[in-house]
Amino acid sequence: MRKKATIEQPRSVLPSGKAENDFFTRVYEVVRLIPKGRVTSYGAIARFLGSGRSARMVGWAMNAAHHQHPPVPAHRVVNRNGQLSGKMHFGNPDEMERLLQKEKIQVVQDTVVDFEHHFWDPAKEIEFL
DNA sequence: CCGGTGACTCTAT
DNA sequence: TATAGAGCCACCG
Repeated sequence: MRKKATIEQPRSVLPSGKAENDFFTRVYEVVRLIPKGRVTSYGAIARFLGSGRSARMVGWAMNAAHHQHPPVPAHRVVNRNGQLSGKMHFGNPDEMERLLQKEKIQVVQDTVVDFEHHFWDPAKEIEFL
Protein backbone atom coordinates (compact mmCIF):
# COMPACT_ATOMS: atom_id res chain seq x y z
CA MET A 1 0.00 0.00 0.00
CA ARG A 2 1.87 3.02 -1.16
CA LYS A 3 0.77 6.24 0.38
CA LYS A 4 -0.09 9.10 -1.90
CA ALA A 5 1.55 12.45 -1.55
CA THR A 6 -0.80 15.17 -0.41
CA ILE A 7 -1.29 18.84 -1.04
CA GLU A 8 -3.58 21.36 0.52
CA GLN A 9 -6.76 22.53 -1.11
CA PRO A 10 -6.40 25.84 -2.86
CA ARG A 11 -7.04 28.80 -0.61
CA SER A 12 -7.10 32.29 -1.93
CA VAL A 13 -5.17 33.86 0.89
CA LEU A 14 -3.21 32.83 3.93
CA PRO A 15 -3.93 34.26 7.37
CA SER A 16 -0.70 36.19 6.93
CA GLY A 17 -2.18 37.74 3.85
CA LYS A 18 0.56 36.27 1.73
CA ALA A 19 -0.55 34.77 -1.56
CA GLU A 20 0.21 31.17 -0.77
CA ASN A 21 -1.82 29.81 -3.60
CA ASP A 22 -0.73 31.96 -6.44
CA PHE A 23 0.17 29.90 -9.46
CA PHE A 24 3.92 29.90 -9.00
CA THR A 25 3.71 28.84 -5.40
CA ARG A 26 1.41 25.98 -6.24
CA VAL A 27 3.75 24.90 -8.98
CA TYR A 28 6.61 24.81 -6.50
CA GLU A 29 4.57 22.76 -4.06
CA VAL A 30 3.85 20.17 -6.72
CA VAL A 31 7.43 20.03 -7.97
CA ARG A 32 8.71 19.50 -4.45
CA LEU A 33 6.54 16.39 -4.25
CA ILE A 34 8.18 14.72 -7.23
CA PRO A 35 10.12 11.77 -5.78
CA LYS A 36 13.79 11.23 -6.56
CA GLY A 37 14.25 9.21 -9.68
CA ARG A 38 10.96 10.34 -11.16
CA VAL A 39 10.09 13.10 -13.62
CA THR A 40 7.01 14.90 -14.83
CA SER A 41 6.16 17.45 -17.49
CA TYR A 42 5.23 21.11 -17.56
CA GLY A 43 1.87 20.27 -19.07
CA ALA A 44 1.05 17.63 -16.47
CA ILE A 45 1.60 20.14 -13.70
CA ALA A 46 -0.46 22.77 -15.48
CA ARG A 47 -3.35 20.33 -15.94
CA PHE A 48 -3.16 19.26 -12.34
CA LEU A 49 -3.44 22.87 -11.24
CA GLY A 50 -6.55 23.26 -13.34
CA SER A 51 -5.08 25.36 -16.09
CA GLY A 52 -4.40 22.78 -18.73
CA ARG A 53 -2.94 25.05 -21.34
CA SER A 54 -0.68 27.04 -19.11
CA ALA A 55 2.36 24.84 -19.45
CA ARG A 56 4.40 27.89 -20.36
CA MET A 57 3.62 29.40 -16.99
CA VAL A 58 5.06 26.33 -15.33
CA GLY A 59 8.23 26.88 -17.28
CA TRP A 60 8.17 30.49 -16.19
CA ALA A 61 7.82 29.43 -12.61
CA MET A 62 10.83 27.14 -12.97
CA ASN A 63 12.76 30.10 -14.25
CA ALA A 64 12.26 31.79 -10.91
CA ALA A 65 12.48 28.60 -8.87
CA HIS A 66 16.18 28.90 -8.23
CA HIS A 67 15.66 31.50 -5.54
CA GLN A 68 13.00 29.54 -3.73
CA HIS A 69 13.16 28.05 -0.30
CA PRO A 70 12.74 25.22 0.36
CA PRO A 71 14.56 24.22 -2.83
CA VAL A 72 12.57 23.23 -5.91
CA PRO A 73 13.92 20.21 -7.85
CA ALA A 74 13.35 21.83 -11.22
CA HIS A 75 15.51 19.24 -12.97
CA ARG A 76 12.70 16.72 -12.53
CA VAL A 77 10.46 18.70 -14.84
CA VAL A 78 10.92 18.10 -18.54
CA ASN A 79 8.74 18.59 -21.57
CA ARG A 80 6.11 16.11 -22.69
CA ASN A 81 8.59 14.19 -24.82
CA GLY A 82 11.02 13.75 -21.98
CA GLN A 83 13.42 16.31 -23.41
CA LEU A 84 15.50 18.52 -21.13
CA SER A 85 14.20 21.72 -22.64
CA GLY A 86 15.19 23.69 -19.57
CA LYS A 87 18.83 22.65 -19.40
CA MET A 88 20.06 26.00 -20.62
CA HIS A 89 18.65 27.64 -17.52
CA PHE A 90 20.87 25.78 -15.13
CA GLY A 91 24.20 27.44 -14.55
CA ASN A 92 26.00 24.80 -16.56
CA PRO A 93 24.11 23.37 -19.57
CA ASP A 94 25.01 19.88 -18.35
CA GLU A 95 23.86 20.45 -14.79
CA MET A 96 20.27 19.30 -15.33
CA GLU A 97 21.40 16.07 -16.93
CA ARG A 98 23.95 15.53 -14.19
CA LEU A 99 21.33 15.89 -11.48
CA LEU A 100 19.08 13.38 -13.23
CA GLN A 101 21.87 10.86 -13.79
CA LYS A 102 22.63 11.20 -10.11
CA GLU A 103 19.09 9.93 -9.46
CA LYS A 104 19.66 6.98 -11.77
CA ILE A 105 17.74 8.52 -14.62
CA GLN A 106 19.46 7.90 -17.93
CA VAL A 107 19.69 10.80 -20.30
CA VAL A 108 20.69 10.41 -23.94
CA GLN A 109 20.72 13.27 -26.40
CA ASP A 110 18.98 15.56 -23.92
CA THR A 111 16.13 13.10 -23.55
CA VAL A 112 15.12 10.96 -20.57
CA VAL A 113 15.50 7.27 -21.43
CA ASP A 114 12.34 5.26 -20.82
CA PHE A 115 10.53 8.47 -19.99
CA GLU A 116 7.11 6.90 -19.57
CA HIS A 117 8.47 4.46 -17.03
CA HIS A 118 9.81 7.30 -14.88
CA PHE A 119 6.86 9.58 -15.46
CA TRP A 120 5.15 10.85 -12.32
CA ASP A 121 1.67 12.24 -12.92
CA PRO A 122 0.58 14.75 -10.26
CA ALA A 123 -3.05 14.08 -11.05
CA LYS A 124 -2.61 10.43 -10.12
CA GLU A 125 -0.05 10.75 -7.35
CA ILE A 126 -1.32 13.67 -5.35
CA GLU A 127 -4.54 13.84 -3.44
CA PHE A 128 -6.00 16.93 -1.84
CA LEU A 129 -6.36 17.17 1.87
C1' DC B 1 -1.67 50.28 -19.45
C1' DC B 2 0.38 47.86 -23.50
C1' DG B 3 2.77 44.65 -25.84
C1' DG B 4 6.74 41.40 -26.36
C1' DT B 5 8.45 37.21 -24.52
C1' DG B 6 8.66 32.30 -23.34
C1' DA B 7 12.00 25.85 -19.22
C1' DC B 8 4.90 24.34 -23.46
C1' DT B 9 1.38 21.76 -25.82
C1' DC B 10 -2.33 20.82 -28.87
C1' DT B 11 -4.44 21.08 -33.51
C1' DA B 12 -4.52 21.59 -38.21
C1' DT B 13 -2.28 21.39 -42.57
C1' DT C 1 6.76 12.86 -40.22
C1' DA C 2 7.26 18.09 -40.15
C1' DT C 3 6.01 22.68 -39.64
C1' DA C 4 2.97 26.49 -38.41
C1' DG C 5 -0.44 28.81 -35.64
C1' DA C 6 -2.94 29.53 -31.60
C1' DG C 7 -3.93 29.45 -26.68
C1' DC C 8 -1.96 30.30 -22.41
C1' DC C 9 -0.90 34.32 -18.80
C1' DA C 10 2.89 36.20 -15.37
C1' DC C 11 6.54 39.18 -15.79
C1' DC C 12 9.00 43.26 -17.26
C1' DG C 13 10.20 47.65 -19.48
